[in-house]
Amino acid sequence: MTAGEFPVETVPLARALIGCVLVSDIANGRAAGRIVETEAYVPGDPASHAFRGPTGRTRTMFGEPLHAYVYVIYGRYHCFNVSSEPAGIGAGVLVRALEPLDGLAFMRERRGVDAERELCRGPGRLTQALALDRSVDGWNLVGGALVWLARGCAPARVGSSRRIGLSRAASRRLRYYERGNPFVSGPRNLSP
DNA sequence: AGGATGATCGTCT
DNA sequence: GACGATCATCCTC
Repeated sequence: MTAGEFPVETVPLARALIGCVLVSDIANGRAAGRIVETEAYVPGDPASHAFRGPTGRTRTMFGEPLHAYVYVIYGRYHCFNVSSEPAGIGAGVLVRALEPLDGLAFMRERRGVDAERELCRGPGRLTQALALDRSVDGWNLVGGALVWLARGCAPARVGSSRRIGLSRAASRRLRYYERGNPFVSGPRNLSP
């Protein structure tokens, strides 16, 4: 896919990414999954890492759109985001769940579990399954050599809800997911 | 099916 | 020093 096929604005991008395929060719083998759940972290958002301006960790949120922003959470997991908005504006889209498509053997090896549903359901799980870590931060995701976004099949219906795990700005409905897809994460009560 | 808990450390104040 | 855009595990219903 080309950069021009994606919206630059955060919320439209969060919706457009549903159904796209995320491919990782790094580490010891290719793994890929179809994005089924995202969250938007918009400009001026108190829940966004970019809220208080750029820091060493968050500088890629303020860079060009469609680049990877990867950070460590709780000292043990990674979360993968796609930067959004023009350079200078800090925003991004968190990828929360994938439907596994390719390289399931690699995913099982990296995750240490067998159940297909547990491979990429959750932001910390999918980064483990696709071997995405801090070294991926800043990479261009359109036309990238090792990690990139590809065309997928469009979602049937996209639902929205509050974002998960937040203490600030928790009431805003900036989470998007493919309705009825069993690989979507999160409590049922957030999927009306 | 759903709630509580502890692990664990990079990042920022 | 405090705090997480989480996960696995251990409970109770």
